[in-house]
Amino acid sequence: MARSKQSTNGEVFEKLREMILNFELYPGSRITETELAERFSVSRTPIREALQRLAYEGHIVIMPKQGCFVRNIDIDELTQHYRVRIALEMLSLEVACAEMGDAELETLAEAWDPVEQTGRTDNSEKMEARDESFHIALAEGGGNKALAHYLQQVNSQIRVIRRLDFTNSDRIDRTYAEHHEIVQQLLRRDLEGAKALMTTHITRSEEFAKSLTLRQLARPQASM
Amino acid sequence: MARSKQSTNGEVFEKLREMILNFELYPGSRITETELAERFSVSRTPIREALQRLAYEGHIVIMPKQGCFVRNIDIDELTQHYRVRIALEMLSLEVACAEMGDAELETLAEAWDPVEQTGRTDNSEKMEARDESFHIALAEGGGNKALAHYLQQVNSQIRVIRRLDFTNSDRIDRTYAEHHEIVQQLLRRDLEGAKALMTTHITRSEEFAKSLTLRQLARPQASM
DNA sequence: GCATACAGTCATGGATACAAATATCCGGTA
DNA sequence: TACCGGATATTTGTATCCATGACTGTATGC
Repeated sequence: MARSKQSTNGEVFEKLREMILNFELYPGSRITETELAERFSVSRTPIREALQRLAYEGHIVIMPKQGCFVRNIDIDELTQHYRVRIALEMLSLEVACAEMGDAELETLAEAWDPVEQTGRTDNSEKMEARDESFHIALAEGGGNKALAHYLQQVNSQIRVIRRLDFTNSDRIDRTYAEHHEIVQQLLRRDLEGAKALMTTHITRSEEFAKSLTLRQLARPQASM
Repeated sequence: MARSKQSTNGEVFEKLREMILNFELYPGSRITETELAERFSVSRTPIREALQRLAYEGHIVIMPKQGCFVRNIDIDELTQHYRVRIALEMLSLEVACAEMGDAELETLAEAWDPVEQTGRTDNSEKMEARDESFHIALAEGGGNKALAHYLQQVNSQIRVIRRLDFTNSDRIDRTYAEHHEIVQQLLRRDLEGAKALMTTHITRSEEFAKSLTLRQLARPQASM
């Protein structure tokens, strides 16, 4: 499913996604295949495949015979995705609480020790990836690969604003603290407690990211 | 996202999906682009795009430089998807209960009147589509398009076995009855009651479809 | 007799060439 | 001046061609 090949196709895909997520390709702007082809010095074939994947992940929309456009950021829509995310994360906690052993949870807790802050970085991109891995770990730890997959799908949708959450140092501190606490609740096998923490954890970062996004969108930028 | 274009690409995609869902392409069998190309009398290009989309939807797996294979049916994995589905449907009910008006719910109830049985058909393919539309209607009625989208994703994963649920006349009767009851609970704004009904509704069809699938898989079939 | 290496074949990945469709731009007309 | 229509140009969609990598089968050496 998630092919980790080193093909041209994959490289173009990664690169384009980064550009969209970093607002180098501004929402609403048009993308033409030939343009990208010469920009990356490849033929249109891998470009088209990359665009298909991007469309599938929802970063762009393809209008048949008309071209593709960078998806506009719609705060209402992102709210809907966050709503789905919370529902999935609740399920994550359920399976994690039921299936993960203490040892497994301990190592996860250590990885998010609020004083050690292992792997902390100011690179928001890296930090966001690390954050995602925490949430995925719960789903996979619970043995539900499908759940992890859907969670990643949601993540790819909200990543565009979620990333902004980690441009703030305080927010990173809070992330460590909250992740740690959630695992502590799981170790106590307090599912409801963990759910409550997770919900506020997600909601808080959602609010913060949204406000930052609005500011980001406020300052116009060249389309390419 | 869901492009409804009439292009060759799209036609091939639809056709291949049907073939996979109808076990004309047997799980595990290998698919070669050239073979499909001459079979459909088109070039490899649209075939490739269709295969990519099928891979995204999880119907086939593409092994780089090795070819693609019809995905094996893994009951454990389908169980995971069903678990996710239930979580999403619970959210559907929440948004539907909160947002849908009585009139809207009434028309939905009429569409699934257990005595009228509007739109009933013995075509399991059609019936399954109608069933899906009920569940999607709740998510969309609640105003959460994203949720509807994810629900459709899950549907495309479990469709391969879910369809078998509607090869049985009794199961169709039950579907009408249960759908009707769920809407009645929503009309009473009894969210918890609706959730309970929905959970058993889904679980029941899951169990039935699984047992039928195992039988279907038991009788081997030519790969193409 | 078995394992390894080499070569041949075949399928995918990418590039290029061609066709079809749409958007744009220009001029003419009311 | 505004609007309509056709020609042109650009862009997507499809077909074919070339190259690279993987599997298979055979032959040879141990």
